[in-house]
Amino acid sequence: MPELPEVETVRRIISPQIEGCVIGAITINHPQVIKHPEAGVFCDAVKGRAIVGTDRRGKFLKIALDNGAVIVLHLRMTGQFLVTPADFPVEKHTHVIFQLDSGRQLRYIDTRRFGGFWLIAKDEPDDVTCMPKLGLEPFDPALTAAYLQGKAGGSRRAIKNMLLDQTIVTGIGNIYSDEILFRTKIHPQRACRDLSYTEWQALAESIPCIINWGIETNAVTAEEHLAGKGKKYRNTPYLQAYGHAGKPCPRCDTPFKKVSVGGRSSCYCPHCQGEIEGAPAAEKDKRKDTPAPIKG
DNA sequence: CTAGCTTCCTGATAGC
DNA sequence: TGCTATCAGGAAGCTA
Repeated sequence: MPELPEVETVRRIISPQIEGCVIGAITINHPQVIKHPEAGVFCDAVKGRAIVGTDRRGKFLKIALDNGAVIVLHLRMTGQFLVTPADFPVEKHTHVIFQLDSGRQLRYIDTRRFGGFWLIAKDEPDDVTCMPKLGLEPFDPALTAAYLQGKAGGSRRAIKNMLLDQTIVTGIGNIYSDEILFRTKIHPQRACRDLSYTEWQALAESIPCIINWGIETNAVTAEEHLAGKGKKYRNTPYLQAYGHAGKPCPRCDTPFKKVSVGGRSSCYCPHCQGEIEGAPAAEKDKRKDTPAPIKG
């Protein structure tokens, strides 16, 4: 589920509750969520270690241990990370439980099981996660119009896809890319190489702005997070564009439209963000008239 | 280089 | 009520 703001929110909630704690018994109900090393090895290496701090890189959460190793976690679509009392009811799809010496538990819950854990030992090269390939953090001062234009300015790719490309700027997902494009008044299907320098500037400025807004709007207390079972910290009620197909634009009242860009749905205001010349609508009525060609 | 497809999974929802 | 199809906030891997 989460994009950078949600991951950062979770980090801020759990961090003070786990820092300084020693990890005791570990229950793994679904070994596949341990991506590296093998689940048994992971447990042996983590058990007995103290947690010294947390960090975040893009949408990855990092938990630093006292021996220099780092637990890396990605929540993907439906992952939840929750600190609970030991007797807190166990949610369905709870795959990993870390017992802490505080008496509480750190639990990983993930309906679709796309997310997972890696353990990177001290001095072990991190070639098992994609973190080494990640691009700039949204708040990195190096994130400028020139950087973006240099990375993607010559590309025919849709700007929406560029925003979702974690190797350019990391942390943006489908929600915040729609918000960023709405704010900057850029149509999601515009080709990167057709953007003006002014538009790249608007993007460079809006990316940290929107992401920071997302983090601040998400803020909930640890108690609220627990009460919501790790789910209710998202700012969907405050979003301006994402998921608003058919609803009026907050700026001009024109109904938002929905298009598919690179397999992801995207909402935009046809007045504020314009329409794409030459390749409009078309998309609308693809019925089953034309049977898919049989391949193979 | 790039668009498009598949894959990892379960669940909510819309339509019949 | 139940069935089926579609879609979901992520991302890697593969093909053409």
